[in-house]
Amino acid sequence: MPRGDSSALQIREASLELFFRHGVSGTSLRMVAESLGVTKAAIYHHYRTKDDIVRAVLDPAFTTFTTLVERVDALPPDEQVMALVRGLARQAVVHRRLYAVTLHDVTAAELRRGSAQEQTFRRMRDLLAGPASDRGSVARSALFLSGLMAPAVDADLLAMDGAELEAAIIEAGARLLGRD
Amino acid sequence: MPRGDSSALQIREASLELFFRHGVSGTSLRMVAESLGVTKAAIYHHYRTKDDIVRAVLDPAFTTFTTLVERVDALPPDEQVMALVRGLARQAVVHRRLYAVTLHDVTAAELRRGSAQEQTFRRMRDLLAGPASDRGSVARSALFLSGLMAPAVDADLLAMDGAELEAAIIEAGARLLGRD
DNA sequence: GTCTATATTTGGATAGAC
DNA sequence: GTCTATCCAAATATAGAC
Repeated sequence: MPRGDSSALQIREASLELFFRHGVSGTSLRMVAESLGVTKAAIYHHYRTKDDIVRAVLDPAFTTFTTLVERVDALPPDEQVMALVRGLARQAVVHRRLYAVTLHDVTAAELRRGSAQEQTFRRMRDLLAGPASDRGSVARSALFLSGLMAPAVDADLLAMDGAELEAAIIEAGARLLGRD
Repeated sequence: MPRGDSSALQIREASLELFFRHGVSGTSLRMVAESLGVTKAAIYHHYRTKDDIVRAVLDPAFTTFTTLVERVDALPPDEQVMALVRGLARQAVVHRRLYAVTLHDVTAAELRRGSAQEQTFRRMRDLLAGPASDRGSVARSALFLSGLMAPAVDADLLAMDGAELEAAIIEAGARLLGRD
């Protein structure tokens, strides 16, 4: 990473990579600065606090989820489950690391707690569980949502072709959540 | 937690609770000490470093996984997938927090990297994928493994009756990984 | 086995020069 | 927009008394 080029975008990209590898609270601003070849003070010129960076990194993911849920909510009930599965599969594959940190990191979860985003995650699980929502389908929906971090966690999936992986996740969703 | 009773076991229990809620690197020894009503120095009497505590907390989980894999490896091939699913479902339900931290926390993953435990996790995934091991079944296996942290992540699953949740996870495994 | 006190390092954050 | 230098708080860890 060439010095003199640490724009806000580069800071977010470097941060996401480190958040993914070491966790949000395991990542210091010194680590971010060093990975960009600048000093901490340079970072602080672009963001006021570490928390601002965390929010800026995670925000696009939250927006994506909210948009997805709104779009799926507008569909006929019998299309909702698989539309959401397809949308989530796409996100989990295209933005593997962002998705993993958003879903998975404890600090991200704390940030989410009590916010509108928490409602969005809850709504996703309920949409996946369908109108019946017996405890079995709620459990399978939650398992599917947690399972979506697999593309970021498993080394072989991380290396797998995007389209193929996306198709595999969609099939997994159909098996787990499809009509009995 | 009464003071004067912070044995090594109590330190591990308090640490696990905090690791689960705040992540390993989000948990300080001060937090552990305060939750036990003692000082940091008392903790250091029982463990030499924070890393020692982390290892001591996670070790039982690793042992359980290793034992489970050895047991499943000795079974006839056509029984292996569902035996492993049942074993994992049991662990995921009974030791929700320990399981979640072990599988899920980035610091735990770093600790695992390059160790024998990494091989055990790999072996679990391969056993679940079965002998064919096309990329689709590898993806579904990885998704199931990641999905097993759902009981620790989802509030409703966290509250669900153990036996019922275990049965739901086993059914999810059968749907995802069962013979086509 | 736990305490008080302290050493040392790291992390978040700011001031002011260039 | 980046630097050096610095502040302050918190974290890991140790020493020595009780």
